[in-house]
Amino acid sequence: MINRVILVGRLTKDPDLKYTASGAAVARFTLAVNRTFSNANGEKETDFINCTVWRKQAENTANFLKKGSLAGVEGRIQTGSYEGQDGKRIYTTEVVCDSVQFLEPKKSQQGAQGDSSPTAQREPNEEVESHTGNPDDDLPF
Amino acid sequence: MINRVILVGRLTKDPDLKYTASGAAVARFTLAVNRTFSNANGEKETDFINCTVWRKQAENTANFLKKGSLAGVEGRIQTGSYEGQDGKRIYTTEVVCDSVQFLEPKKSQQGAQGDSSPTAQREPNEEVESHTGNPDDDLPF
Amino acid sequence: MINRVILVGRLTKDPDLKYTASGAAVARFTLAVNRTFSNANGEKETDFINCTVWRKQAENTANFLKKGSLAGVEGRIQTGSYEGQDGKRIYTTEVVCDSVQFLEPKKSQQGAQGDSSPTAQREPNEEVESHTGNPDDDLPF
Amino acid sequence: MINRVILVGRLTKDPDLKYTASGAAVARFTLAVNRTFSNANGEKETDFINCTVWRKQAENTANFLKKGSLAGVEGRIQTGSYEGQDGKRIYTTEVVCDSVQFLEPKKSQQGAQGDSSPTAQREPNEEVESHTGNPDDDLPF
DNA sequence: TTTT
DNA sequence: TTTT
Repeated sequence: MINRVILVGRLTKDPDLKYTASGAAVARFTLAVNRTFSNANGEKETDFINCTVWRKQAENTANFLKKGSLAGVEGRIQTGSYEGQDGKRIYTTEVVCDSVQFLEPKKSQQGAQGDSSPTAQREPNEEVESHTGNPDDDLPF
Repeated sequence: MINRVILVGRLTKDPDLKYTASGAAVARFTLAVNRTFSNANGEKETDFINCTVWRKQAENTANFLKKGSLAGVEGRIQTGSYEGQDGKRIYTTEVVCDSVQFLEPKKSQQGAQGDSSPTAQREPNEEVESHTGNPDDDLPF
Repeated sequence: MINRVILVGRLTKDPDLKYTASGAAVARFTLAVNRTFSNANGEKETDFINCTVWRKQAENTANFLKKGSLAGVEGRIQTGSYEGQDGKRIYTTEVVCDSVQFLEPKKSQQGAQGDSSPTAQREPNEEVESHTGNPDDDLPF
Repeated sequence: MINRVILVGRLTKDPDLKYTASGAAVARFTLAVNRTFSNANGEKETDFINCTVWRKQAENTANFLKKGSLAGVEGRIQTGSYEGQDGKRIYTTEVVCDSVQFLEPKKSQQGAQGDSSPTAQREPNEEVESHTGNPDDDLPF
């Protein structure tokens, strides 16, 4: 069974960071992904995809991404449901991310034009990544 | 912007085939994708992901896949919304498939054991694929 | 930066399992992935893609997959190079797998027909998966 | 059978555009994709992945991407081989792209700093995409 | 060096 | 033969 999603899009808002009872960080955000083709009426539509990240990555996401940031995401689709106030069952779909990538340019030696708010200036380590990673590299072949 | 989904799972029901006013075939089905890891309570959970395919592929899907079939799917996440009966807005998420693959074994020279219903016996062309495909192959390098 | 590969295909041979000096298991195998469209001459071609898995997954792969097995794989493309015997540099490309999935049917209560060799009978736990997995599930929303 | 690759990385050089005998455009380029984790020696490595695009997309790629451009790519792994000058068989692996996305920021109202060469200023239509696309949208549900 |  |  395979369940894999890759997205590149822009955050519709600043990420929302919370902590579970047991202390695990979770960040939620929505990615706006513009479709590449116009629909029958010639309009370009956009998909708004809810994303969740956990732990370290959640904190990095909250620190380095904000409304409008271009981000790349890898994860899986997770479905669920809950009881609405009217007793109706509401079905949910979200992307649980294994990795979140910061795709903005460094916009390094910029002068004072525009967005130079302190929060925007924090230096991302250029990736907000986690993953298990590749093991020892002494090759046996 | 990138929006790509790859799934392998089993159909929860026979696909539902319809035709639009303009005559385009659409098939809808749900894929059950078992998660690979158990949750905190040691239970294996499953995601139920709604999928849509169009045209030729829709018809192939309806002809060759049925409840329980193992299928591989490539597509993109599409979100939308509609007004519920109570006036509340309901948000939807589905995977619009570019390609649907039949992953069952041919179960070729089987005797009469089990599912040998006429519909199950129709010979899939081994793929229910579409895509644009790669062009001429006279190589310029 | 994103580098993601998903494959479903058949092993061209039994996997080759080795151990590094430091004791880490590595399995190598080639996946034959049939293209979905015929080329200009009407022939169906196949891509032969070299794959590598590490550690626990390597051992599972070696135990449960064999020549001809249908497998699903997720990973990343890794490139490298080495000096050929003639001093020429040889460039290599392989898929380093994060996860390897066994996609064969259970072929459960079969009688004695065909492949019932002891090695083929070992019961795979139906997935040969690893990954980091999703953390605690006490939801903070 | 599934064969899907998604990459985000930077072009190591300007794309190389050619035409086949039958007049089809083909562009080739290499994507440098930095790995997200350092290796055992604490170095960040990079994979250099050869990519090919055809037709319209090839021309768009040649027009809008250049050395250093950040690009997102979707495609499939294609393997092949040819006879080396010494008669040895050389095996090749490349990514044949269905779509190439321009991920650079618009770098809109910039003054005259740096790269304002006429070629760099051409306005990409913000995507260099193709794909089959989604069909009529009169919904049958 | 290639699988069903 | 490699990019920021």
